[in-house]
Amino acid sequence: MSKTYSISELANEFDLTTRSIRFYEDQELLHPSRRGQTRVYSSKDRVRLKLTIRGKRLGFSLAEIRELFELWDETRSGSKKQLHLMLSKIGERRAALDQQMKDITMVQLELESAEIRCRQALEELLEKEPQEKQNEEERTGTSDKASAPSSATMH
Amino acid sequence: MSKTYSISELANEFDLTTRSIRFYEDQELLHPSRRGQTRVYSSKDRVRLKLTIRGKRLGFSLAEIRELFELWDETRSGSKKQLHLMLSKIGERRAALDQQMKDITMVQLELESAEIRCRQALEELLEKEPQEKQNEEERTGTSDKASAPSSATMH
DNA sequence: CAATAGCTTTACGTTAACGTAAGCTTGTTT
DNA sequence: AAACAAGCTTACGTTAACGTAAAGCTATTG
Repeated sequence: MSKTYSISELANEFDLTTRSIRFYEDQELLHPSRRGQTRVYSSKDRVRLKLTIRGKRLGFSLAEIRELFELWDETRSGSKKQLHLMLSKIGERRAALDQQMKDITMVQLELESAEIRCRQALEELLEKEPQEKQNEEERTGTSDKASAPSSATMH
Repeated sequence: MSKTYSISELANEFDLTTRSIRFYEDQELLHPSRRGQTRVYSSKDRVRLKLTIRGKRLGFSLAEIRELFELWDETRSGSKKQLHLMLSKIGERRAALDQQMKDITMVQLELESAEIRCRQALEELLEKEPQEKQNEEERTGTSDKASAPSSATMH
């Protein structure tokens, strides 16, 4: 018996609301089984949820994500036509992602140079105005909290 | 006198509607000047529009993009506090973009393996069913159209 | 000079992706 | 037994990012 999950377990793990998860089901991104009226999520469902979140972070609409899921499911028993369709869709996605990669690189460069200019401006400020009796210590980065748990695997 | 643009010139160049461009102005992403009541866009405006589009492709909201523009404008005459704020915002953005890069890499890998499986399934189909008088030539990848317009505005 | 083309404003409509609230069931705890 | 926690359904509300008229100004063109 492979592991199953409740809706709130998944909600906690991925930092979503249960509403969102139910909504994704409504949009046919998830198909959990039921024990009574209660939803039971398999690890396959969990993977789908993870993929959904990733897709969203990349700007895909839920409809697009669903389309990919469906195509992929149909691909197992796919006809020649189906397979070609799938290949074409995959091609589209890969091209879009390539474009996004380029976009990110460009924006990263711009942000980087912006950061440099910021730091230079700060240095100039500190040279012209070196007398500051204020606490210069609040910037020493003595944060005790380790980097945020981001994707907490705890439960 | 550096070049200027009309609203429809920009709309054509970037494949937007004039409505969108006016909307971006409404959201204070653009600040074109006027000749009479007609909008006149400078090349600085054009750059902003380009950046806006890039930001959108990366999933930034118009509000976030505006925030970055404003911060950047204020940075020139920025106080120490302003500069630190800007640096922090830049940091956030860079972190988000790093995450996106990872996401893209993951999804690219998944798409790639999906594509491979598709091609294998196709080959198996063709081995079992080798008699097909149809044109096997339509897949030779002689696409003249450059990579699809990516920005999936179609419906 | 009337029409066409391109620009404008104002304003209501639409879609996606949830938020939020109300009211009901079911199991567990006090 | 009463109360609480977790889950459920139904349904209306909200925000972002435009779409889509409607109605009017203005310049050139047949």
